[in-house]
Amino acid sequence: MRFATWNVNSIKARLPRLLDWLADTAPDVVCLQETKCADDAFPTDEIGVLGYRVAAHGDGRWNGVALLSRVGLDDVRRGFPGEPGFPEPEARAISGTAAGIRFTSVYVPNGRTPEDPHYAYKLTWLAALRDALAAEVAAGPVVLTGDFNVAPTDADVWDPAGFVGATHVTAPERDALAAIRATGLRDVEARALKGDRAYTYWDYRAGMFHQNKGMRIDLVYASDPVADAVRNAYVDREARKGKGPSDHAPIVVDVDLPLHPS
DNA sequence: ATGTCCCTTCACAAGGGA
Repeated sequence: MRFATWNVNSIKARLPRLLDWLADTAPDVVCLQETKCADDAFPTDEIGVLGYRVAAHGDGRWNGVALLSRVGLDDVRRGFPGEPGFPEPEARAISGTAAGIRFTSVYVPNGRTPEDPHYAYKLTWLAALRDALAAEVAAGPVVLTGDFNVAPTDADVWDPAGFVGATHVTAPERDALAAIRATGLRDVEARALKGDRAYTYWDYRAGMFHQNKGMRIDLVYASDPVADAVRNAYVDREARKGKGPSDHAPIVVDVDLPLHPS
């Protein structure tokens, strides 16, 4: 089976590209982030034509996550137990079971700057996510994926020296990711299709993509039954090219696991 | 370290967020 994650930076703005990409890539399950779309405005029908069931969790203006699956989609849960808010809970996590795997699509708070209250929120949110995931990992195969807004190592940013003092690279953020992995999840590192750095995000500004000045902040965390079955994982940088891309590229993962659609 | 994009509104320009 093939699954993918993609921060689309507005599902409305990205819909034509998303539909083309779904047809070309044919993933069985897709975790989306930054849909920026209220649930009643979500393009469920357009995506459904391609054979996908859709579960969306949106605020409208900001955030927003969704799951697409053409191999069943059960036990959908929006948010997670104990999820903190800013101050109210936001649309940053959605879970569902497909092909026997518990998928969670996350859009982790950005943090803005280490001094900003949003940064403390980010750390609290990641700690609560860890607690929620610990129970999931014990229960069965898990994939936790999305935009984590954290670069796990200095090798995951184009200019580590330039990021000193910025969010996405601080020790507490990286520790929070390590704590999530310690529940029994492994970082499935996607390979780059070009060059040796598998970045997943490049700022729109200043020609960053063309200079490959990016960051690896979209991650795939999988528990052993899934991680052991990974045959291929790549960052689809082709989707970052051309007119009207998201600032993030999708990650595509192929696993040798049976599809048992429900 | 800001050359873009996307969203929204006391809306057709400007501000917020990333």
